[in-house]
Amino acid sequence: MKQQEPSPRKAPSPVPSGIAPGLGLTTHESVYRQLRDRILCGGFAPGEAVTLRGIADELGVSPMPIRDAVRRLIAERALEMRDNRRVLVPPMTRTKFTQILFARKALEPELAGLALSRLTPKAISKIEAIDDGLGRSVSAGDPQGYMRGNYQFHFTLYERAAAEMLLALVASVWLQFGPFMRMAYGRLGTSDLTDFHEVAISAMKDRNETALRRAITDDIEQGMGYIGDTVLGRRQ
Amino acid sequence: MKQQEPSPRKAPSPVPSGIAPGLGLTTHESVYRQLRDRILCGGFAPGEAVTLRGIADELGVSPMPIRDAVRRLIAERALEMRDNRRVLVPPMTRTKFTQILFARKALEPELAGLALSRLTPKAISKIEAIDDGLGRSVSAGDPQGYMRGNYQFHFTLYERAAAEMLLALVASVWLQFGPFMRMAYGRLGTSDLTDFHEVAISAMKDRNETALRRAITDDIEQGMGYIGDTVLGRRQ
DNA sequence: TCACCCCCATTGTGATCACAAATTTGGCGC
DNA sequence: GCGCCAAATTTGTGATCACAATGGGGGTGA
Repeated sequence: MKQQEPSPRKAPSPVPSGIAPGLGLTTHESVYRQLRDRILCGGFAPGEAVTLRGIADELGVSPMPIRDAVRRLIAERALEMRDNRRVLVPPMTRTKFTQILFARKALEPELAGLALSRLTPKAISKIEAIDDGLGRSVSAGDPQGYMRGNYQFHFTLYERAAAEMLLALVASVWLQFGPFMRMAYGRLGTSDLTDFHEVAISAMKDRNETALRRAITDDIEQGMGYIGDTVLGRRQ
Repeated sequence: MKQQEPSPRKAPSPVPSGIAPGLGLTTHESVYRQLRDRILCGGFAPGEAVTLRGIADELGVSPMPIRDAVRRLIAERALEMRDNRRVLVPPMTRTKFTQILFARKALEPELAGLALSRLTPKAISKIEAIDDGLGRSVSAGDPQGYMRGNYQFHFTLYERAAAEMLLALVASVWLQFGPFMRMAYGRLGTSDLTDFHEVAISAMKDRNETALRRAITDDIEQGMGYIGDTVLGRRQ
């Protein structure tokens, strides 16, 4: 999956498909997806430094495609470059948290609403299956699996909206709170609150747009509540 | 130290408004700002091809910093890379237009509302001065000046919100409809509709948040109406 | 006249090197 | 020991080159 030799060159399949690194994908695209996935699943700690040569050695490629991927993630605000040109995973602040919460509530219910009329029963089943797997990840104590499942739950729905531009905005927002979800993971199992994912699935089956938007909003507020309490302290 | 030369470089060519290249800035940062400014002011036509070496020759630098700047603009959706790896200024579509309108109405009034309590009288005067210059640009038949002024009017206000993350989302949205504003420019002078910029300035002076949000919303709807009619046709 | 195909210029990708700024480290003087 | 300065390392930036894929242009054949 990693070519570190200058000689072996091949990219026979021009068709990009799948996350499989180096199968019709450019190197920087493959690197980008790996880093992005890692950020979304809590694989980086907030404040952690990211260096081009460090990632390059780790993934076994030259620094150049890393440079492309990191620059893209910086533009998406998934990473941050300080004035000293050091790259790091951005820390959370209270005001940034407030903005993320607002943006999510402003955009995600709309995406869900747009998606509803395009949701096939098959797609709903897929989302339901993802949610089942999500529950298993919680039981198994698998934070990364939980985060990936939660992401898939929301974005499998949102992608049906056929609103690529709004989807990109929301993806950027998720990248910005990804590293903090992990820190809130511990509270998930103990909660006896409503599972708004199931409420949302019911609303999908009922084709009830109002209820779906409500469930997504509630899920956002509950989830961000976990993160806000855990990361920023319940008061302060 | 800019570039030591393996070949003679010529004078920095057409930079319409003063973004001086190289004032403690990296080359790619300078290139990024020039390209960004050009996109926001209608300096590129939708569908126009953008090549690394083409821009590099035009700006008199090597392709490398161009590559960085273009990749950043692609991530911000100001430019688009097709599957064939060709880079171009994205064309508008009806569904993209709808998403842009929604995102603007969802985010910009909030930024204006957040900014209001931080607006000093001096800042209001500055915004008023920008609006005056905007009127002069219309009278003088200066599309670029109008677009730059319009951008400054909105973002001078929004920047006061101290909500950097929301500001970045909105900036990305503006970059996506920038190339189309120019095509709608011709209709501006002839209109006898309400000038919502002036309504907004009055609301700022009155410290009336509701009125300000309303004025921004109205301005968005009116302005995007121009663009939508012009670019997409009044029907279809 | 038109369709097809081959050749070549163009384009983005990735590797490697040189360089300057920032950081870290080591050691010297007090 | 402690603080401070200089050497060494690390890091992003920019240039240059090689390469493969794409696209355009021109020529050939029916």
